[in-house]
Amino acid sequence: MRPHLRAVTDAEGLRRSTSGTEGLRRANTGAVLRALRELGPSTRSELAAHTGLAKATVGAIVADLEAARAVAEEGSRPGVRGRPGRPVALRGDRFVSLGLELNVDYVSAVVLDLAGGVVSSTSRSGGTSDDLRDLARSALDEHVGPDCTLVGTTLAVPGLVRGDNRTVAWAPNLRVEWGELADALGSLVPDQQVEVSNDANCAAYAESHHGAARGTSHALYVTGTVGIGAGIVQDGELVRGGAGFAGEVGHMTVGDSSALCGCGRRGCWEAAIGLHAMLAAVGMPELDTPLLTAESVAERARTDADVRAGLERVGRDVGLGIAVLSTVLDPQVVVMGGYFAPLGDLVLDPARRTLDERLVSTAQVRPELRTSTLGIEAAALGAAEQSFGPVLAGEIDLPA
Amino acid sequence: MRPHLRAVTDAEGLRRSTSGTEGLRRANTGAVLRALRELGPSTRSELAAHTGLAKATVGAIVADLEAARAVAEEGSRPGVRGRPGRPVALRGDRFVSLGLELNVDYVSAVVLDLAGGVVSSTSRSGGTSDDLRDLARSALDEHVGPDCTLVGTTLAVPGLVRGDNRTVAWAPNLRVEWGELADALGSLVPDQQVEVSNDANCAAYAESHHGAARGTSHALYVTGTVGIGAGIVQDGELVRGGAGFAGEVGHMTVGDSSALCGCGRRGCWEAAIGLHAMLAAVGMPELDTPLLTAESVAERARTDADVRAGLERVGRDVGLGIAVLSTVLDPQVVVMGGYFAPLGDLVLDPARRTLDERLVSTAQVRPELRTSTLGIEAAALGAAEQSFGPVLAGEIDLPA
DNA sequence: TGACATTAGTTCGAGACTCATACTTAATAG
DNA sequence: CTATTAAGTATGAGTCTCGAACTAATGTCA
Repeated sequence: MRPHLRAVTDAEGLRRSTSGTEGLRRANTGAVLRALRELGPSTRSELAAHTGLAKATVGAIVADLEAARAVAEEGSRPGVRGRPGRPVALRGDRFVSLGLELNVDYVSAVVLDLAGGVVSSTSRSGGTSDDLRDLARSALDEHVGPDCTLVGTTLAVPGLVRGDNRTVAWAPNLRVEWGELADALGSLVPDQQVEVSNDANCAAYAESHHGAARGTSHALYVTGTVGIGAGIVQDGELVRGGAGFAGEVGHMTVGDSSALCGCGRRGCWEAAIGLHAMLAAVGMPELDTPLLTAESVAERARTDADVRAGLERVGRDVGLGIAVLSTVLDPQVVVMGGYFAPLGDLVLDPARRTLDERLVSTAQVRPELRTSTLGIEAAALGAAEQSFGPVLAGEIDLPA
Repeated sequence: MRPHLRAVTDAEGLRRSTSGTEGLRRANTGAVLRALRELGPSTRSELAAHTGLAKATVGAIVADLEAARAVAEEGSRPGVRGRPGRPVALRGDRFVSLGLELNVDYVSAVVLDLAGGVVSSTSRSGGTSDDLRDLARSALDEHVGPDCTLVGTTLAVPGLVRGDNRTVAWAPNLRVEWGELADALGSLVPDQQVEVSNDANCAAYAESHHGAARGTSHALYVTGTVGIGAGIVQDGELVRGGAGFAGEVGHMTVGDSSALCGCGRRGCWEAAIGLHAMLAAVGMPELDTPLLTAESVAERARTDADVRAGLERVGRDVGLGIAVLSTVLDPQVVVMGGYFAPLGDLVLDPARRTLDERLVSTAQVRPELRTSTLGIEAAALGAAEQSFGPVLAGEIDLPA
């Protein structure tokens, strides 16, 4: 009865030894890769200064990376006094990762390169294993050439994913035969494990690396569709919780609303700010997708004061929940995704006011509320980024 | 106007380089120390098996530790076939750390040794810099011999501590002249930095290393006195938040209670389950300290059904808040400290029932609710443990 | 125009470390 | 008393980082 998703081959050939000198080189290589991502094209001297490594060490590491064709030299930057540096840049055509999302009524695939560039980002409606496999297959076929190595694949799903990053504990909205899915993914990337991750966590990761929370180390991502989910980034890392279930904020009790939730309880945040609650507040019908629905609401709000008042009410409840989360987690930035993105300040302004009222002390700064700009492929993008995580952290080598 | 607490000398002579081979040795030494803490006295072979290091490497590291007198050999354990192993154990008389707590009406000091043993644990009433310095001075004088090195000192305070672990942003309950305090601590441990940390964070750290959450990696600690505070441990590390203010749960909005909080707002968790709210619920007066008060309430509850009913009401609100926190953070264990400890199941049983009602899904397991057993010195103990953190993590060397 | 200053990057040797292998040591089993 | 078993130690190879010396490439200024 437990859904179990695992790619066929359990090669696990990647050495993860951290104790020897090769682990040291791996860690330092990770530092160089991170520096290149952060700084962009840089000379060896700049890398040495930024990482704290000796120039000779950086030279050796860059030479290795160049041999692996992970980086390439760019034209020099003259102008200043002294010998001009020869910047090296991460190459986008040699290593990529694949991020997938399987949701209720759509599937997404993102191909991300080592430099952090989005090679391809596609979605289509549908929610079966076959839909996912087809989309992924064509993404790989079109954008992963013969000299391009797939570093890893991560799948985002709306549900509770266990701490092993492999198996799904609970995904009530997905009607998927897990064995079938495992087969589909196994045939897609033979000889590789597919990691699984929660969709909100993936989106949070994407926002903190590529989106509205870029550059901050502590971010909170809240997504709103029919349900409400959150992803927590602390110190650049996802907070997953003891069993991998952290961030399931939809059913936390917030405010004095006694609205009945789909889960049968009362007072859930979702019952106050979920898509259906929002639509009830503005008196409008649901359209094809949450995003389309929200866009039509935003459109109507321009002329209809009643709609604005309804969004104001929703916004206050949004602020109430974010106040609770901010008090607990102290994020620097809160990114609002899902249907909140099209509504923007219509919801966020009242939320900000509520937040100001509810924050603890004069010393605490209100976190910045921003809307997501990554669109529907946010989760798949974050999933792809997660596959690069261990490489950039210096925990595993780039594949041969 | 900003309270600023900093020990005088900024030696910072500790090398933290992680890139070279000596950083490697430091990391591996940390692994051996952690293994010794976890396993207790162990032979070199056992340490090699547990850490994954080669026997020769462990031999070299143990020899170094022995030379530094951080470990000592114990009598051999005969009985099995083959050459008997010679277990080494962490010594308790060579390296210690000092944990301090400065609270509104008491100060505490804990001396902790490298093996994790509590050398000394004392408290006294009072809340001035002088009280703290005197207590700390006598703890050091009595328990830190001439051949014993103080690895570090950490101070726990009830307030918001900035992310630098040095300065206090907001501590409304403390009436302390920060310059005076810095002077007092500077004279106490010249040539050393004193780290500062939030008291609930410290207590959470203590619970996860020595107390009711020992052995788990994801714990939540909630303390109740007049105010309510929390400390969050994820993956063995404290969650501090973007500015260092995570865990300030007292003023999160929970439940439908419209009780007025001391902060001027309504619906704060503290207004529902803080000491004063609890006393109002049971109709009893406040005694000298929260703990004494709670003990007298527990005593009365044995015979008085009205008191039990009042605690039941409080317990439900406790459960409501913990449900919110568990939904967000997914801890394995929730430890209840402060006035909750003496009341135990009188409060926790209704809390558990509420928790069962409010948890998200069938897949999610209810976290275990336990009472703290560490007593009033919990925060000071956790503070002391934090000073050992970087050593056990292999980030810094033991002092010479 | 040419010596000089300046900065980038490489070479090289020293030093530190881990590791596998072979060896020594110390116990039990029969 | 010998064989067996397991713990711990020496040894040498291999990898890595680092600082210093060195080479390289450019602008500056007399």
